[in-house]
This record gives sequence, C-alpha cells and structure tokens, in this order.
Amino acid sequence: MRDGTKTRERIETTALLLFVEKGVAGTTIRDIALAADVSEGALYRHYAGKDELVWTLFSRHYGAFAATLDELQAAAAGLRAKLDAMVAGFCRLFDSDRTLFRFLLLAQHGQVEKLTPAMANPVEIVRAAVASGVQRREIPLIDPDLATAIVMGIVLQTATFQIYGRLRGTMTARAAALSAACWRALTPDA
Amino acid sequence: MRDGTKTRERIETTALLLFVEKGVAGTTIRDIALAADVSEGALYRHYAGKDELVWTLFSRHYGAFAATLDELQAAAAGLRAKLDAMVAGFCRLFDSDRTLFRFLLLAQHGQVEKLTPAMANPVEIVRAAVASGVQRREIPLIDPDLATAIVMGIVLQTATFQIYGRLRGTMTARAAALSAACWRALTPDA
Amino acid sequence: MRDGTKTRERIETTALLLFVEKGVAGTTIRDIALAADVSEGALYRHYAGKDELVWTLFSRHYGAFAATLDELQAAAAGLRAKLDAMVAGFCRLFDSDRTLFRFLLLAQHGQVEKLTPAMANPVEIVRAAVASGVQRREIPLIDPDLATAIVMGIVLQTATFQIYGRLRGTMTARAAALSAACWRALTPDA
Amino acid sequence: MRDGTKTRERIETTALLLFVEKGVAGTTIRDIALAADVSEGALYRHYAGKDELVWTLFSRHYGAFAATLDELQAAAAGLRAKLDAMVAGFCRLFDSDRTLFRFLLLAQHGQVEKLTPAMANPVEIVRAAVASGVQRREIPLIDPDLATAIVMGIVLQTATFQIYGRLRGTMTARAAALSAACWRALTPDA
DNA sequence: CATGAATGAGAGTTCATTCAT
DNA sequence: CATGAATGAACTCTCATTCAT
Repeated sequence: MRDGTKTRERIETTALLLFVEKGVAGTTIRDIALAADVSEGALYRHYAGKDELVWTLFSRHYGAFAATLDELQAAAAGLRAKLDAMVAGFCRLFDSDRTLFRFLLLAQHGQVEKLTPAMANPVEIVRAAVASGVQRREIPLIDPDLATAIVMGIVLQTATFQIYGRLRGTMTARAAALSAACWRALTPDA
Repeated sequence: MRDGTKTRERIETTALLLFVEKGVAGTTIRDIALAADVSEGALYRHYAGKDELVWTLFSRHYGAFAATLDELQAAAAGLRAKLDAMVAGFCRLFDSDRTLFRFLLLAQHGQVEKLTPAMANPVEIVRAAVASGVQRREIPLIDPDLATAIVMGIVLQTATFQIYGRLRGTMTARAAALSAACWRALTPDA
Repeated sequence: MRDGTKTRERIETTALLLFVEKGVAGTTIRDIALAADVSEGALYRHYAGKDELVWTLFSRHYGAFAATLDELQAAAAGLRAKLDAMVAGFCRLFDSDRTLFRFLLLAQHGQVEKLTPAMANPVEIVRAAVASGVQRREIPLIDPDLATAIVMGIVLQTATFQIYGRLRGTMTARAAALSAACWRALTPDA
Repeated sequence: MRDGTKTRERIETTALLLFVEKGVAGTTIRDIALAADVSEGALYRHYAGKDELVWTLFSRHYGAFAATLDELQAAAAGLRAKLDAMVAGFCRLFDSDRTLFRFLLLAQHGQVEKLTPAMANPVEIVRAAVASGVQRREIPLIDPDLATAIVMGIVLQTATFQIYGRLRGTMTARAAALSAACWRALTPDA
C-alpha cells in the first residue's frame, strides 16, 4: 500500500475522469487530490506537475492505442478490411473505456501538439492505411489527408454524438455501418 | 455611442481570437483588455463578466450562422442540393472567418451545453434536412442523428486538418468534394 | 492615494526592513504584504515577483550609492583625501539609513552576482581610487584588489559590529579613525 | 557503527557544501539526502531536524576552530606575533577547507546569534589578544572591539574577494601581508 | 464615464517532517 | 533499522472582479 502503485493508479483514473468532465484547464490539482483521496503534495511525488501528469496520461495511452490500431490494420488485407478493423478498434476503445476515448481523441488539451513525428499516432496509422489503398488502386486517387479526415470525422463525430446522448447504444453495434460509410465516401464509383 | 460600438467590436474581435488561440480558460480578462487597448474595468461596462462575454459571442454568432445555413438549405431542392448548399455554407464561414469558425464549431468552451432547444442551431438544421431526405425516400432509412454525425464529421474534421496544416488551400475549393463524400456515405446503393 | 506611488513606497520600505531582518529567503510575500498593509496580490501589480522586487530595490540604491561615492571621491585630491571622503560616505549611509546599508552591503541576497560590469558599483569606485593612488605612487605597489579588500573589510566589519551591538555610537564619529586605519594599512613606510 | 559514522560524515560533508553553495534556506533536506545518497527518513535518525543539523555543523567546527586559534595565539609572544599566528590560522583554514571557512565565517545562517558567551568563539579570541596588547601598551589605546573589527574585516574581506575570484592564489601566501596590514592599521605611530 | 490599483479566493508547487511498510 | 510515500502547512503567483479616483 505504501509502494505508491495503488496511489498512482487511483490518481490516474481520477484525473482522467476529471479531465474529460471538466477539461484539463478546469480541473485543479485539488480536485484530483480530493477525488483520489490523496493529499495535494502527494501528487508531486509521482508527477513533476500538472502538465507532466497530463502528458504521461496522454502519451502512454495514445501510443498504446496507436499500436493496437496498427496491429488490427496489419492483420487485415485490403483497404476495405483494414477500415473495418480500424473502425472496430475505435469503437471497442469507446465501449470499453469511454473516458479514455474522450481524453485521447476528443478532448482539447494541448498535448497533440507535443507529439513528435517519431511517436506512434492513430491518425498516422489511418493515413498510412488509406495511402496504401490509394497506391494499390483500391480506391480512386484522393489526397490521403482528405481521406483520413473523412474517416476520422465519421468515427469521432459519431462518438461525440454518443457522448452528447444524441445517439444511444454501443459504438461497436455501429462499427460495420460506420466503416461502410467511410468506404463509400472514399469510393466515388463503387 | 459610435465610440462605444467601436470599442465593443474591438473587444469582441480580440476576445474571439484569443479564445481560439489560447482557449477560453487560458485567456484572461487582462489579456483581452491589453490586446483590445481597453482598461480592464471598462470591459465590465460592456459585459457583466467573462462568462457573459463568452456567451454573448457564442450565442449571437451561432444563431446567425444557423440562420444562414437554414436559408441556404431552404433555397435548395432535394437533399443532394441541400447538402451542397450547407457544406458550401460551412466552407464559406471557414474561409471568411476562420477564427469564428473555430470558436463556434471546434473549440470546447462549455457553451454548447447552455443552448436551449428553442435556439437556432446549425446541427439541428443539418439534422432536419437529412431527416426530411429520409422521409422523402431520397436516401435509404438511416438514423438521422447518425447521418448528421457523418456529415458534420466530414466537414469539421476536414476543417480541423486545415487548421493543423495537414490540408492546405481553401475549404471552398473542397466544398463539392466534401458534399459528394457526404452524399455517397449516406446512399448505400447509389 | 489610488495612483500606486504611496503603495509602492510602503512596500519598498517594508520589504527592505524585512529582508534585512529575516533575510530575503526568510521573508515571504505574505510577510511584506501584511507589514505593508497591502494584499498579496497587489504586490504583483508593482513587481513581477519577489525576485524582481529584490532586484529593483538592490540595483536602484546600489547604483545611486555608487554614484554618490564617485562624486565624493572625484571631489577629493589625492588618495588620502579620497579615502577620507569615501569612508565618510559609507558612514553617512550607515547613519542615515542603516537598513539600506545592511541590504546593499552586508546582506547575502544573490543580487551582487547579477550586476553587470557596466553598472555603477561602490567596490569598483573604491578600487579605481586605490588603483590611481598606486599609479601616482601615493602608496607603494600593492594589488589593487587586495587594497580594496582591506578598505572594504575595515569599513564593513566595523559596520557589522555596530549592528551586532559590539560597537556603539555613530559610524560618522569613527569615520576619521577608519580612513586613517585604511591609510596606514596601505602605507608600509608612512 | 562504523557504517553509521561513515553515513554521518557523508551527510555532513554534503550538507556543508550545499549550505555554502545554495544557502541554508535554499538547501532542502531532499537535496542533502540525494547528494549524500541517503534516504530522507534516514537523516532524521541522525539529526532531529534541519535546524539541528545546521547547528551541529556550525557549533562543532566553530568551537574547534576557536580552540585552534587560541592555541596559536597562546604560543606566540606579543601582539605582533599573535596577529601573525592568528591570521595564518585563518588562512590555513581557508586553504585547507574553503567550504568550511565560508560556512563558519562568511555565510549568513542565523547560527552566530545562537552562540552563548560561554562558547569558544574566534572573534573573542582575536579580541582578547588585541585587548591584552592594548593593556600591555604594545599598541596605542584603541577600542578593542574596533581593533577586532579591523583585523577581522581585513581577513574576511580578503577571503571574500578570493571566493568571488577577484583575488587568486592561496590565502596562506598572503598571510604575512595581511597580518602586517593589520598591525599597521592598529599602530598609528609605528 | 474610464482607469488601473486593489482585493481575495484559490491555483500550482515546495518541503520539513512523519510513519507504514 | 531504512525507505520513500504521504502529509499539510506555507509559499509564490494568478485573476475575475470591485471601486476610489
């Protein structure tokens, strides 16, 4: 109990939730400490400061999710199948940890700007898959960034509507519909 | 009087820019006063407080843009044409006032949650157009909210990529491509 | 009263006293605010922070005293007379504002290290006077820095003893004795 | 036991260095623990707290140096010789352990104020020697405290300049020059 | 009426010290 | 007995808001 691991976990879970609910700027160290039942000072033994806590949380999970996405995509053959796999991946993350999904993909902390090109990045995974689909003539010529925007937009906006309560049920239940919509949007002459 | 109006305009333009660049929470009254060349105290003669300034800015322009969108949509016959018109409307806003676009549609201030159902709302305009398209069998049966998410997602994510520098040029130049993508995404058996 | 000048003065007088009594590190912003009867926040309208307050206080008065010392020295002909004048200058500062003397010449805030060579500096004034005395053969050859140490040491340690209560009375009353001692220390074969 | 002693020594050496470099207030227990490769908690097994550590360090060495100075002075006959011996003692301490010299004689921790009259004290040793010189008519009548200030000032300010880099080389090399200067300063009609 | 000095609550952070392990 | 996680008070600094001038 005094080894700090439990405390770290409690802090991170709590912080994630608060960051998503009230925004990073709107969440105070005191908020986190109170909700995690830790003293404010204790937080600083684990993280150099608020910024570092945010970055730790973001970069660790962002990278991990990118890796998952890459595995899913690699295991599928052809853009259509890759889209299915990736969209399903996004949906699974949403359904299994909605808070994490929001923190990684929807919340506006300034962390995305801190990512270096070398770091694994879900957007780049999607882009690479789409780009290779274009190259293999699976879909007509399209700016890969525009294609990525279309795919990400469809997925993320649907997730956003789910959070706002406009859409109900699980994301996974819609996965097939979403990847189909992406595919159609990318293929003018299907 | 004239002077008061000029001051208000300077304050609002400045505030909008700062809110978008540094976030609402990250922008201080002092920042605004300094950049708008007004005293801090003077700001409180025009707005009851920071919150009210944010809300004023948001609700006025949000409603106005919703009205514009509604006119565009109403002037077009059929969902395909309505989509063209609305997407073009989004693109025009982006190109003419990128800052305003970001503030209204991309930034996460908590203002959207304060909107009452009675207030004009771009998302609802899009939803209504899509819903009537479904009702008129122009597109196959689809949850109107899902369809709205798809349209909004494609437009907003493209705008986001433009802001990040992933995509270059004007949004208007892409308007046709975007509304075409929306249309295809909504029409499984086109 | 609301123009801030009075407040500034109150802050500076108070701060100087506290810095000398409890040390810079040992004095908190709250201490100063309380003693100056100002809110803590108000301090930050006048100074960017504690460091800047310390530096403002130090550099302004340090430079001013150096200028005074230089005038005194320049008005005297010959090292012996210059010593008399400068030592009397130190003594006058001590007697007229003991707190300031301590802050400028005895306290160990890290400000001396921040001085640039271009800034007026009492030690350099003394050194220059001594060096010119050596050059004009008024005193035998001696490392000007060593000579400066001797002069400064005699003056500052006497002041220190006065503060500790080991010595009583005014410094001015001892001025002649001190500059005579300095002169003898510098002239082996007087 | 052996180990405990080693640890104590490591702590004390480290602490002394840090106190001199960053000031007592500017040095944290954590700094010391880290630099001495000890846990923070372990420090409290050796010392009741930070204050006690400072006091232990100061009083022990201050007393020891006073004793050394007293022996040196006692072994010399006449004020002139006593001055030579004592100044050499100061110089030797400076050259052999500059950090200790700074901590004992130049740094402004509030420890000097805690000394009781009963405790051995370098300043008192110097004072006693000078006072007896006055009494024996070796030097003209002078306030013994003023004489002490002159001697201490010459020595300490020279050491200070050495630390600032204004003077180079060893203090011992200057010992004779310094005690000669002291002697001259004390003897008007030599 | 505009100004900007002042307030005061609260933010992030530090640190000597304690104490469960 | 050593460790280092935890505490909690205190610190520096920020900022929306008020208000004397």
